[in-house]
Amino acid sequence: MSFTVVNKERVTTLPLNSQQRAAVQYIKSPLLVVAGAGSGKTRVIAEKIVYLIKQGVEPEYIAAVTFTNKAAREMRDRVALTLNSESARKLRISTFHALGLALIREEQQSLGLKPGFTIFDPVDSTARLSELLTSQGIKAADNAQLLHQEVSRLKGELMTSEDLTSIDYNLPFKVDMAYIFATYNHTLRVCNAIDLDDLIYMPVRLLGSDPTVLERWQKRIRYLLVDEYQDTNAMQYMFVKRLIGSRGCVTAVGDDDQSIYSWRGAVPDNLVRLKSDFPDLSVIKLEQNYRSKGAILKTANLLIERNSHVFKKKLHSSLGFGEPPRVMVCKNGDDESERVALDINHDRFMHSRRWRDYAILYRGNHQARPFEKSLRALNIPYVVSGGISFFSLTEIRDLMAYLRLIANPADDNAFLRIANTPRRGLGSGSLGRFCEFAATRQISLSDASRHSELESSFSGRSLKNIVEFGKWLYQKTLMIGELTPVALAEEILEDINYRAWLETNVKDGKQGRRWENVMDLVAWIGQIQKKSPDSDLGQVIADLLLVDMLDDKEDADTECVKLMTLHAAKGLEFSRVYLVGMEDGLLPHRESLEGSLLEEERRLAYVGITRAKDDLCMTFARQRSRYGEIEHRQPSRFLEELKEADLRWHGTVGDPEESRARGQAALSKMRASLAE
DNA sequence: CTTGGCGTTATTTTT
DNA sequence: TAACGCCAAG
Repeated sequence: MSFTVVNKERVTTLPLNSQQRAAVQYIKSPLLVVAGAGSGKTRVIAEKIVYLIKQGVEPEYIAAVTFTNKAAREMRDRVALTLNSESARKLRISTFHALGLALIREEQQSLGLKPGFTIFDPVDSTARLSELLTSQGIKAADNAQLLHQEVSRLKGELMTSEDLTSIDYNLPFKVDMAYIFATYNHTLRVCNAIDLDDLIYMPVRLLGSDPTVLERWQKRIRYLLVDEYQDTNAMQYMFVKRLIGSRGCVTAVGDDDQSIYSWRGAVPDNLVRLKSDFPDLSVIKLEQNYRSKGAILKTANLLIERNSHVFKKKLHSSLGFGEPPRVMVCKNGDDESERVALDINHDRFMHSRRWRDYAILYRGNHQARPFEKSLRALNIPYVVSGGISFFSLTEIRDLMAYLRLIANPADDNAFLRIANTPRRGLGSGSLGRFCEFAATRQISLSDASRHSELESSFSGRSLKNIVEFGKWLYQKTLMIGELTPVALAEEILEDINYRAWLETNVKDGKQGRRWENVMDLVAWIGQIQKKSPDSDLGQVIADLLLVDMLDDKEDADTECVKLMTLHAAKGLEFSRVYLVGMEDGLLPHRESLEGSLLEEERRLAYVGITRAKDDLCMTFARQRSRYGEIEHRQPSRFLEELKEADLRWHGTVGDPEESRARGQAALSKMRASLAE
């Protein structure tokens, strides 16, 4: 058996190692694959899918779930190399959420959802909760976000409002959580909407309560493969469990050492729990690493050994030992960023590498700043990944709200967002009264805008404005069947003159960018439309929400140094990695200095180290300014734990100068060569 | 509505 | 320190 590795530059065929082959061919009972970093788990899943098909399982009965679109895409690409496109298309390879959405769509009626239902994003959800809080006499402001996180967490633990009467919450204010939870969900129902958590929450509940549905889906999914199993929460685990039932047709792939999301509800113990839930579970470990040089792997192994383990494993590499990882001792934060920038500059020149070979990884986003400054100073191109999601951009949310409202007139959230954007002479005053008008009649805002009694409650301009908007809306709704989503979007933009509105109302100098974003969104709608021509507007919008459009943009292999958090780096690899801020208080983070929290910090460092293929450089600063104060810092305890690793320490004192000189030398050399 | 000033707050965030 | 969000006043 063989498989194909696609690398951007080369395509090679390597034989599967014996562990991988065993994992691929084992299908007689549930299987847990403990897949170390860089051990080729994506290949194994892809190859296993192919194997299943060869064993006679029809592709439409095979499902693979991941957490990110990117992972899903990679898997699909990998499978497509070996499989004909016909079979590849029939496979269900998707994120947990997209699988949930597929189920919800088919079971819409039993779930009480009407066609065109909306998915609320976290901002929508928070807005609704904020309103709820206000109605309870609690200052909403910051609290709404916290409350949303809490609600989200509770759904992730499959709670119902009945469960919530006697549980205490991590909130800085008192609420009747059972009431909030129930009312919030009710609000969603009234808007014919669900939230992101519902995408899994509802399917799990339905599978648990309706044997017919359960049977239907169990028939449909005859083999299930789960990626990043250590990141599943209670709800996702239950989803998997119910889909498999007693058939044992599952392969879960995960790595307890890369569990870094437990703060968000992930239960890495789900790996262990498989053992008790499926007594005939087999466990296969993938310990051969195809990514990093030996010295890097040795460092990683020495570090992670300190954690307690249920599944002991030790990665080994056959890529040669390589250079020992470096530790750069820096005077302060500025020194750290300058030296890293100089080092990258120097290294790239000396080894004629590309910028994209380098990554700077850190614990917290705020650490990016000084590095950006230093990189800019040397004219080094870079991208910072993470930060804002495409769907939090106001221009995107505006257009989405229009589309949502047209697809789903009950979506009051969307109505409120766009009623006065662009200006339609509907200020908060008249809108407020208008909401009351709708509330007393128990109808949606868009129904209210066409209500016969409007005239008796409103007068003059506001009446005219509301009626006009309502009419316009209604007309658009009639177009759903006539126009494609793209055409509809374009018509809306024209009707509301959005471009001009951006020009006159946005003065942040980014109007152009914003309009581009809008055009990108329209282009994306076009793509989704092309992929599934039968989808109606509501479906296209729902699909859109589950795709991360930034993902793709960043992926466009930009020739840049990459800056990102350790969390964002999971799953990626770079030739040369700078793991910066290796200080007690930063990594491990000051809030996570003991117990299981410390173990997670250690895993975070482990994830960082194992991103490196050829070269690793860890840095820390002896002092750093924090909130205006200059603080003395201790090197990370993780560095102490690496005493036995082959690390090369650089620049205890005074060496910044030496490094700078080295960098300058490289610079002038480069200039000389460019001049020729 | 927009602007400015002040007070608050500083981990990570796949969908 | 700096960045952001809220509120109040023009």
